[in-house]
Amino acid sequence: MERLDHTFAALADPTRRAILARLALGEATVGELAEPFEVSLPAISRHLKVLETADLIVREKRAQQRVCRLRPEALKTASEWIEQNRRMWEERFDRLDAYLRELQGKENDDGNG
Amino acid sequence: MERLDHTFAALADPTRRAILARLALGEATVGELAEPFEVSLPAISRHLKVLETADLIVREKRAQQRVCRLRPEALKTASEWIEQNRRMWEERFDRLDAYLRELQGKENDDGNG
DNA sequence: CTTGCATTTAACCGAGTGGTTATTTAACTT
DNA sequence: AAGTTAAATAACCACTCGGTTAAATGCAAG
Repeated sequence: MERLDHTFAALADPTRRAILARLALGEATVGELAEPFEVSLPAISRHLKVLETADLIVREKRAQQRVCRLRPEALKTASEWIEQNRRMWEERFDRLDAYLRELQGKENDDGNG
Repeated sequence: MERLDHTFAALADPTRRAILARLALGEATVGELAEPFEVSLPAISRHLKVLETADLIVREKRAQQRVCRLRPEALKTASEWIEQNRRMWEERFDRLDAYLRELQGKENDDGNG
């Protein structure tokens, strides 16, 4: 899965997660997004490009501004990967748990250990 | 959230995701994990360190081998972040959708665009 | 068509990453 | 104690990343 690379990599940066959080409150221009952060505008611009490449946002031209908006579908891919794995991992753990309990029981039965 | 950085960064690499997938089938030694991949053992060893730092796996000494096992809890943090955001983003979209539908209705009422 | 504003691109820097091979550490085996 | 095996660490390299400042682009407005 090629897109997961981009999605997870994009989410790994705290500034980018903060941008997404901000965007969850509503669309915003690049300048508005940059304002609360202590980094330069070009830095933000590149963060936005990363988010865009990961399909987490879209940038739309509006007059001389670029308005950014979230794209919820992208999170879905990542979410599905995680949830699927979480289920598998936990199943494994349940089986291990059951196995250990079974061992415990057998020990009590024939008294060797 | 400091841990999310590590978790997402760890998940961003396809080799590491493959290692996790392998591990979902059951615990394995470093050598066993390295085998299916075309990269050197030290490379795998470092991937494992990344996964360990992200709390996605634990490495346990067994004789002269290191056995790796998944830690499902770590995925939970990432999962929660994603799900929470997904909900928020989609709420926003629902509101936007409703708003657009409302506009549409008004247009039909008084006929101005 | 020049000025001004919003944003991107270019060029650069230091730190981090993922890979390599060679060496070291740790533990079992003889 | 010496040898063997499993894995980690060291040293190195190319590349990416996140940041900077300076220059270029796109668009609106005088």
